Amino acid sequence: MTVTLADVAARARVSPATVSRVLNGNYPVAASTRERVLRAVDELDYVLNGPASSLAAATSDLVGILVNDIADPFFGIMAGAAQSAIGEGASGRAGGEKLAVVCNTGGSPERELTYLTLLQRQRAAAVILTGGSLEDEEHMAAVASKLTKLADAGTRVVLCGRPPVPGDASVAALTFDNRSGARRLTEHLLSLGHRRIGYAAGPADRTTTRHRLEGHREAMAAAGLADGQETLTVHGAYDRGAGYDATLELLRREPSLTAIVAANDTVALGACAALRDRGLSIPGDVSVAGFDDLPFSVDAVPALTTVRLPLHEAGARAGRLAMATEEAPPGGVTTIPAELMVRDSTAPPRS
Amino acid sequence: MTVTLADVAARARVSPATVSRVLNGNYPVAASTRERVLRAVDELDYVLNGPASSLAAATSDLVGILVNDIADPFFGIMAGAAQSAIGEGASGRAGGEKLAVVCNTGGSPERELTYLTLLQRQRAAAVILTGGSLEDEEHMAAVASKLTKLADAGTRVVLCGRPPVPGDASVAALTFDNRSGARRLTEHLLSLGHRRIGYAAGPADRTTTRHRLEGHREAMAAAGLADGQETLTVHGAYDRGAGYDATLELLRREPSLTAIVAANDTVALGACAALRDRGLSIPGDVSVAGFDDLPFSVDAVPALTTVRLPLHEAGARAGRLAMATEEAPPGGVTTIPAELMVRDSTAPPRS
DNA sequence: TTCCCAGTAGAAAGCGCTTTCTGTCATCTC
DNA sequence: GAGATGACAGAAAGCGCTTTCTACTGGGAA
Repeated sequence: MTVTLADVAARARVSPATVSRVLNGNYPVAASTRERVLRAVDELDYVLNGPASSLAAATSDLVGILVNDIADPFFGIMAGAAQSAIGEGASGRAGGEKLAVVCNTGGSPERELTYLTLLQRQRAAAVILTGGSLEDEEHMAAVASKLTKLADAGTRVVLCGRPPVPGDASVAALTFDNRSGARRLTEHLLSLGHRRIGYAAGPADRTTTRHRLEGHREAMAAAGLADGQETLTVHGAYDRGAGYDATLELLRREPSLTAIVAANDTVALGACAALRDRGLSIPGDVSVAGFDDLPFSVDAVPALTTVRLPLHEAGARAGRLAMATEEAPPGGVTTIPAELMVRDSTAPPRS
Repeated sequence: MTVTLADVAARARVSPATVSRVLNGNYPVAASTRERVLRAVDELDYVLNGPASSLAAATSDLVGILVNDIADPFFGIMAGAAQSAIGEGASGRAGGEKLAVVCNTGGSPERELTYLTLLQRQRAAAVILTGGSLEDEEHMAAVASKLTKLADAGTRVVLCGRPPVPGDASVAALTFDNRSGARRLTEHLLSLGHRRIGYAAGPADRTTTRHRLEGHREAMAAAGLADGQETLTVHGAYDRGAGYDATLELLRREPSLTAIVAANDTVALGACAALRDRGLSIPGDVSVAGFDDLPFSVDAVPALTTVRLPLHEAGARAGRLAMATEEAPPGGVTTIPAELMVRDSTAPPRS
């Protein structure tokens, strides 16, 4: 029924070993023999049996990329860049044909662990975890232990936009400078003269949420505005609906708000919608700022002031680290800077 | 070094066969024995060797989801929904723990084929191809033949938002009614009184592009406006930059344009940006319409008139078809209707 | 009591590949 | 021209699992 290596060998009048060597290209095979084998492969329409090959060689060509929400371009951009980097890296080296796949955890810790186990089962060549992590003691420990096991088993582990695993240097980490990006964003607002600034935060138990919020509060505190921050912060999901609701709530709590900082651009879009529905102009009545600088942010009306994260670059780099095309820096942790993008959605408050 | 089934068997004082049976749960094992085995698995921290298991069982739990552009929410939403459906379907049935992964082709035909081969190598349980296909005779034939082989080898193949493979009923297909959606969108514009309508189309060689364009032209022709359509159509990529450029070009060709229909919402956003930069108001001077109704479309200013495609539902359904949780209709092809969403970016032309 | 069968567990034969260890020539070297 | 040296090719031993076939229980039916 299905064609096997042996069939190809028989047809090419060589041993299975030779066919394997031609296919893997890591052993000298005479040109004429090689050609004969290749012809047989073609004629029989042979396709290598991946599991068998992985079993015998004790390695696989799977690379897993875990994302929290595949429908969110934030992750899509990183994942796409990583996948490209991995696809390109493959062409060079022999046997480098990797199958880079992205796994969507949907933000669920169980699914994150499930995927990690499944990848461990498959003896994945590498695993890339993108985006913030859930800040749950137990879950973090479980993930850390899983990652250590993966690394021990020879799987390269790369974190992209995720805080490093404390004390595990075998895991390369690229982390975004969320805190200082957020701080500079809020400083920008403060320098414009805003004092009553609402914060539409992400889910309370995520590292990204916390880091951005901390950056914001640092800036506020430095301006002597540490008080009442709890009141001016509303948590929600990383989506537009959450931004809409949070804005309404913030407005209820503090009607004299002059600016709203959102957890990310998508949330900011929801905030803008809510403000408009309330009849408030942006930035005339209320300034709005986002985070990430996703492609649509520049097209928002008014164009969104935000913090740019080099998602594409980070993803590509993570891909190269996963392929071992690029060396991780000593210590394994690289901090990726964030850049403030001032656009039209922020302006001095109406005096 | 690594723990194997045999180690677990030894520790639990049973045969490897029994351990396998406990793990796969498809054979009666006494409760006490099962528990003993499970304990041993836990104590030894055993992880099944996927390749070995796939080899022996001649099946794998990999499900591949191919997308053209993972950074585009159009694909992200479908892929996410499919992945969820597959993850959920898994919990019920025994041995249903599937590894749903998404593969990003980046629109490249070679990579599409490469991924298909890689999935074939892995003896994937199912493959879902999403989005339009490249309209290249040779490539389509290559893909069709590959899909037939996959299906023959027992891999379930599902097309989602992609035209069916002619003459292959083993491949289930969910196709979007792009043509009639596009037709109704243009009819809407015509009914508002527009006559000079520009079309910012997608890449010329994609099925989606062609179907939408055909729907548009049908409507134009029905209104007696078949002439000059070539001039009023500009092709480009499915991104905002293309929409921007296409709009500028359309304006150059036909300065008295009163409406622009874009290949999708992202392109429409670019079109809006170009119009604004030109000092034209939307919909006052020029109406703009998109396609897909991605989440951000409702937040565009003005809110985008577009055609809604039930991406989430389609993805979920594709996932269920891939899991064989849902039966494909006889013939294998399901057409998914598109719904016109009239919002604020279209209005009667200035008289 | 004897026989049979349901309920469990084990033995062992692969699944299709990779790779180490052995050759076997043909080509040099002196 | 003999021995040494490469350059290739083959034999065969697994890789770690699944699954068929066989074997052993004990309890009910006869």
